[in-house]
Amino acid sequence: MNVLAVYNELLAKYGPQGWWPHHGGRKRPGFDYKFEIIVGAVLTQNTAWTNVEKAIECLFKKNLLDAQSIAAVSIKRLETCIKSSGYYRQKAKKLKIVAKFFLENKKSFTPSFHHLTTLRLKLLDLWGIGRETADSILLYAFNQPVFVIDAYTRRLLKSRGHKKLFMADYDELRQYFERRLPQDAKLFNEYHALIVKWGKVVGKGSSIGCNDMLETE
DNA sequence: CTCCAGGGGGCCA
DNA sequence: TGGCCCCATGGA
Repeated sequence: MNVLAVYNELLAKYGPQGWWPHHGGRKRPGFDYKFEIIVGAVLTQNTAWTNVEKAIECLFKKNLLDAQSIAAVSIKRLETCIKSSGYYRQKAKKLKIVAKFFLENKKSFTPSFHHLTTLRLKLLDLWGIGRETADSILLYAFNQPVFVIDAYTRRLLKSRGHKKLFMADYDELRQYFERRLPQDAKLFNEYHALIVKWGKVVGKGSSIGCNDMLETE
């Protein structure tokens, strides 16, 4: 399928989704938005964003929304604060690991391609960071042109008749999109958000009927 | 009441 | 590798 055409179609239909950075329009001068986005990427694993926002708000109010604070706070306090995001025991552990990693590697974060692939592997090495979360961090926190694949992406492909791609391996699917698009982080950012939006609007039934093109407009 | 969100780890064949 | 099961809260 024409990957870029689908992007333009979704953008025209739903408009810019305004994901990271600055999700929700909250301005916080002096904050490291990179780390806040990383926290969001971990907390939103298999979890509705509304539940994540409550957790982030709690972290913000308790001055815990930075790597140093999360590394220092007790696991108990951290768990209590992020409880609304679900899997709070696992996610508290994940945040600790990510915070430690962030502090240790802060100075080596660079935009070069070599460092990008290295950083991706290092992220995947962390307990609790899988491919989708790693790529979300690279794209949304570090503004790198890495295409994020998720269940909605597969549903979209399936709804357009790409049954083979639907079954494809994560990295194969990621490269399918990356090879067919200009290497533009802003575009990747918006595209993934639009796919999620599309998935929410059409619902689960769309993957059976293949008729998301027929409705509306 | 059930279903499921902006997944990932562990285990087993 | 691929298929299960587990993790957990809150909104629909």
